[in-house]
Amino acid sequence: MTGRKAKPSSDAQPTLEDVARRAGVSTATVSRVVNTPGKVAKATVERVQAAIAKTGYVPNLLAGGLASSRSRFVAALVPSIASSVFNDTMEAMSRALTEEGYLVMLALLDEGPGHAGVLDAVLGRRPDGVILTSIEDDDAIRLKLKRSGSPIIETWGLPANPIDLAVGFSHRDVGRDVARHVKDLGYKRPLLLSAGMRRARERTEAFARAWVKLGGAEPAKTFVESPTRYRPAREALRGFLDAGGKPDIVICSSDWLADACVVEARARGMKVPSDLAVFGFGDTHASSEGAVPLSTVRIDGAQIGHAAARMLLDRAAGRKITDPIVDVGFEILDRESA
Amino acid sequence: MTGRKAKPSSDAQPTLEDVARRAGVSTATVSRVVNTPGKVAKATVERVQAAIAKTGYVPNLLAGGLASSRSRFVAALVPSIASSVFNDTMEAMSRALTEEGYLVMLALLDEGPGHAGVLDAVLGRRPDGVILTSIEDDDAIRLKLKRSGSPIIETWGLPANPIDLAVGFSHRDVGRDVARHVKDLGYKRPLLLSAGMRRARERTEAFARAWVKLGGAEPAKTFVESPTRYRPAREALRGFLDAGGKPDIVICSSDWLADACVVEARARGMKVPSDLAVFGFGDTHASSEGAVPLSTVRIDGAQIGHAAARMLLDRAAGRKITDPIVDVGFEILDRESA
DNA sequence: ATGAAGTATGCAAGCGCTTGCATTCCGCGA
DNA sequence: TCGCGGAATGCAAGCGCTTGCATACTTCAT
Repeated sequence: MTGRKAKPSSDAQPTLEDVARRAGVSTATVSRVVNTPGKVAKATVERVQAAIAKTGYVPNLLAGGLASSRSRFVAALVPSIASSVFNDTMEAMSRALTEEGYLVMLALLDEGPGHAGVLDAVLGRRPDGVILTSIEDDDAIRLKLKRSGSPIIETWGLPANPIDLAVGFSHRDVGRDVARHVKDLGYKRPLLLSAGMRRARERTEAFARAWVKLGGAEPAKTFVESPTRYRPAREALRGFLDAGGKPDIVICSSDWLADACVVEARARGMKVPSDLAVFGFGDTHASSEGAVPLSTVRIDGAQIGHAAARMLLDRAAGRKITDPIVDVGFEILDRESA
Repeated sequence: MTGRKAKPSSDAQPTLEDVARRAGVSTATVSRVVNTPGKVAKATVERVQAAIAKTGYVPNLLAGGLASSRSRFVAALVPSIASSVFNDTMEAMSRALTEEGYLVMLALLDEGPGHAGVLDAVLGRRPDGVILTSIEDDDAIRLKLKRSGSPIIETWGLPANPIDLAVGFSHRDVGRDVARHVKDLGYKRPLLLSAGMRRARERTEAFARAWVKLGGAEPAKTFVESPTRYRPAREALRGFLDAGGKPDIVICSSDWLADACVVEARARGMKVPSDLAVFGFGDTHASSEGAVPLSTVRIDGAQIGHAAARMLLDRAAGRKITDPIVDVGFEILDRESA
């Protein structure tokens, strides 16, 4: 190809000005066509859009964000993207916000050193909202978030002292209600199998408290490192059983763990739930579709996502948020494993 | 709190200038302290850093990116964040790039209308790199990506005609090798169970071609919608079996599907692998840890992530990339299910 | 002493947009 | 015919940084 016209510099991206020149209008008008076409005469809109198409112009959102101090993106900070319970939440939120012209982007915010750096990298982009999934305990970080000026939404938990906005449910209530439920079902010797994370621990402890209050003996507890890996969970259960433990039900802090327990129990010839019952948490897809449909706690992740999206949009529109803390609750599902 | 000093406007974020004034230097110097501390006298660095700490300054990366035309972030476009095989890749890449001061953010790029909008929203932020996981077939989009000026890396596949850079493996080779392997193992009547996605299809077709070439009869095929849900997979297998199909092995396009097949087979009293063997793809965590350790194809997702990160860094540093297409290969794992 | 060759810093011109305000152009009632 | 209000557009001043170049100050070898 020889190129008919000398282009400004074949490689650089076209700018507002290129489009404006081509359409014979000012850059202001092009900007309006892009952002508020209603304010521009119809014929002009068409001419400008043609120019945009012709040049392949893609607005530079860095410049736009700088000038308008609205970045039109929201950052979601997740502890891990692997088989996370937050997926439904993220997808729901992403869809809702995309419709309104926002971009949702996920960033990994895991423990340890990188932590603060990632946070600055996110906040430095002046997001129009940030969604937290893992509860942040570090006060310095909470302060930094609060000061950032962006709306902050904590999800999947209801912090006693929220940074800003929150939508989720009470992990304590879950623990307590599961304890009652299991008691009602007639089980006597629960084993708590829990990933060592903060929220799981909250549920576990609430279970134990409630259980004792209901007249049960202090329940046995085992911890595993990862909430999603099978092997450690199987080994934990195996260890407990081999050591002579005789639980009649194991309460798991996630459905993956519960699945692993079902596998382990069957591998040793125990029937689920008659020899050993299993109770999960989360109601992830696999839980109703595996070998034994899991009794578990259902959390409506998508609802959380929607609620969070709505809050953000309200904030953006300057609407007053009547209820900065939304409790979406949970539901105990009785299936076949307990 | 009454606030001892009148602040400029209590609510606005501190800027470079605020820090500069406080440290008694010019904004240029503060900028250097932040970005290239080596070029500034030690004493000055300390003074400026103190001022930064005092003010809680977080650099506005929109402004920085605009001025330097380096955004220091890379966008990863994923079709879904739910139980994706790409997780290892993303985590590895994210870790590698975070160390170099880049932020990796994931954006959902699913099919359908939103598509183009999301793409513009991403490209408009002028990423220093974009990672594609699902192969993009739409030529308009491929063109837009190519023209964006950002390095583009296609992963998990090796397109015949890459947009820019690529790191992955050949799905055809996988299909072919699995066919040979299964043939060598002595199986006669494979059933191909595949999620309807492009790459899965590629493997499936390559398997079928190779199988026929090896003297086998054209294999039976079944499709399911989702690569990660159990129920549809179980139903598909059940339907085939109920209709009188008599496969001796089912070749699945993902380990989740394979898991589901194991569950279904056992539920009907068939032993795995003697009555029905199962072959997976991906070697996700669950595959070696479930009820029956899965024979499968191992893909090193983390390696893909690392390679992609390296390419991006090379580009950023202006180093010449000697090999724009990296084949990381794959490995056939013989475990117990086949 | 003296000029060359660094260092350390400051100056100021942008980067590509948005937006308040000013200007121009209509149509229409008086 | 004239003036007025509103719609459509343009002008130009930033938004908060980066960075090439100029300036000022050191440090040394001569």
